[in-house]
Amino acid sequence: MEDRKKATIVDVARQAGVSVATVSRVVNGNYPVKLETKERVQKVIQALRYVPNVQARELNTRQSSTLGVVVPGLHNMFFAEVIDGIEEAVRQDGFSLLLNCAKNDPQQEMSGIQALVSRNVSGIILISPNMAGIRESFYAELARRIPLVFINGYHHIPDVSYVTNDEQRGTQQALDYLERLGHQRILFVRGDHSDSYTIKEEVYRRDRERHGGLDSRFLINIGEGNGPETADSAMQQLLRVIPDLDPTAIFCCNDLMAVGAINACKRLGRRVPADISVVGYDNIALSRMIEPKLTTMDQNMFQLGSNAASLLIERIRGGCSKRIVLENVLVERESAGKVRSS
Amino acid sequence: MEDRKKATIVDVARQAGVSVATVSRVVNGNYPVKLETKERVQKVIQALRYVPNVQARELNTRQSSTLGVVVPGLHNMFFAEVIDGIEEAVRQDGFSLLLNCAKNDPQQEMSGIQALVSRNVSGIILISPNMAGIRESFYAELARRIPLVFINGYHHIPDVSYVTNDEQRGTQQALDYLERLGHQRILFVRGDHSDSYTIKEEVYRRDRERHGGLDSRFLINIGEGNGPETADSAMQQLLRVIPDLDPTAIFCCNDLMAVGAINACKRLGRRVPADISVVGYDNIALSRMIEPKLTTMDQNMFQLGSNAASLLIERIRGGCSKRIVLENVLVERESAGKVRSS
DNA sequence: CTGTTAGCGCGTTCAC
DNA sequence: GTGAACGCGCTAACAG
Repeated sequence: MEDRKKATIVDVARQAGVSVATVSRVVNGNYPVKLETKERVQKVIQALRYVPNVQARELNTRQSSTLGVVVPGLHNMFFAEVIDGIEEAVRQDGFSLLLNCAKNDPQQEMSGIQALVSRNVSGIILISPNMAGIRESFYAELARRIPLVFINGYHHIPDVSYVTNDEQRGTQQALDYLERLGHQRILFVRGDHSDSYTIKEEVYRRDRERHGGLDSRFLINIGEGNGPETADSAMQQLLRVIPDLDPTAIFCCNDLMAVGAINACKRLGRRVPADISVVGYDNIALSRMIEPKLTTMDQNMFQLGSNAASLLIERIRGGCSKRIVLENVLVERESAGKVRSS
Repeated sequence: MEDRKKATIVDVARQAGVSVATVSRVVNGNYPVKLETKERVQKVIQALRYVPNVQARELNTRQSSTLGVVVPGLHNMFFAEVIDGIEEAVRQDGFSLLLNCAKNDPQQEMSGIQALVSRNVSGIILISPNMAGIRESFYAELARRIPLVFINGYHHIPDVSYVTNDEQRGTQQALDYLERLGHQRILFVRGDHSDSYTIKEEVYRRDRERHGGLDSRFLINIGEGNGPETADSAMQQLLRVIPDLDPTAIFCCNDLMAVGAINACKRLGRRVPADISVVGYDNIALSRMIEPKLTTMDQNMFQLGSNAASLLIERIRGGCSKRIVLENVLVERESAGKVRSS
């Protein structure tokens, strides 16, 4: 069997002694075919290991069964879990996923999207897009040509669907929790390149204003917030800052930073949570692995992903854009406690 | 500008007053075009936001600029880092990645691959495939029709390229290290569904035979080794086993398990490394985040990924299959030390 | 330099 | 029930 090249529908038709139309019908089962010929065709398909060429099919049905997913990177397990949710929700509908990592580079994000569009994906999910300036119009135009869903995106753009967490409320909830525990000197740790951080900072600022004013030295930016070195750079920064500011609690915009915070405390000989409380955000698997187990806001990433997938598919099927807002819940574990009695 | 639908090459040609061939030429820049007409065409392309349809292009060039990647899942950062390596290496060649998570389900792995093939990927990278029985022939046939690269795959199949780590030597190195530290009662922790585990177990068994015989109770299988609950299930198992067996060291087949092992020790009130040493395998970012920092064998996942990508592209360009074996190096950190003086 | 034409592999009318 | 013919969007000869 010298079948180096892939068999086409023509090969099958010839070998089965029928027309390509008939083969097409048995493959797609959308028109009646006499049982006998159907079986004959199927036999040939088996023998030739014929697999329909999806590209060709979709070229003339003007459809596409692949979806695009754009993430900043895979180093934060947050994204892995979201993608899991997307995959699961999308598998039954026969879609495949074209993945693109933007590495927090707006340029790469845009060229990555171009690549997806040119590959004719029928929709795109953008996770934690980092948008600024010119790019807003880029997305506005994109949205008019192809279904778009943003996960945790905060610039309103017509025609795009959103799945977001109520990160304002979530952040406030975490802050309230800390305050109920008696904390006042609360450090705020964020990173670059994501609107989520800015949203949270807003809440923090307002909260501080209400509680005796904001000390901007308590605002810490550690740079890249989703990389392999995020925990480490958070630790480094905090190592410098904690002795000066002497906070009793640290709120971190994601769990990676929180891990760094915990490690910084350990290094400085401060016990968590006896001396300092640490609260994270996301609830990635990692937060259950470290010691002490991290108290954090659960973003339910799987839901984030599967909801985004549903929204996208709905949009592809002609529905209109929507917005889904998920609530975050506090997961009390071991890293936060009552303020130390100084 | 009522351009609901995507513009095609014909639209551009008409609007620019040239033939489709000319448009094609300026897009691909593979034939000379008079500067003036080139500029006119480019203007129209801009105005119409024309993006070439890659599907159509590849249909008649009989090429494809997408690659398939199959992973067991994304929950172990190991895979994230490998994918990173692939992406980086492949970006400059203009390839996109179709991602497929098999969840350790052989059925899903195979159907996922079918989806990739039908989408006409020009090659597939399989990471840590778990192969058994019938499936070997499945891959053998697949390999004859499409370039295939296995990362950490250990069944030899003609025509497929391999990038592997020398996990035998790596495991032996880790064991030697432990033994040099005086350890004899070494627990071996593995999981299901990966040949890597079995390779390592082999080495462990032989090593034990050489050192006074194997006690099979020291062989621990914790089930799923790459899931979100892997660290936890490792901990649970070890919680039961450590008190009985009283090991002085634990060798874990990956870092997730090692984290579980460390946590089990902590819970049992055994200090790491004073009472028990723990060594992992992989060197994922997580291993630097936990306390004590994990001593582990570095697999250099990025290299794994970028080498696989190179091999695949080489194969696509008509080269023949190869095998690359990377060496693993021990990263001494804080989780292993001299055996306790009992 | 540029236009015309013939497919790429497939689904889909429209006849028979 | 089945086949012939057209077209999806594009590239690759082949003419001019």
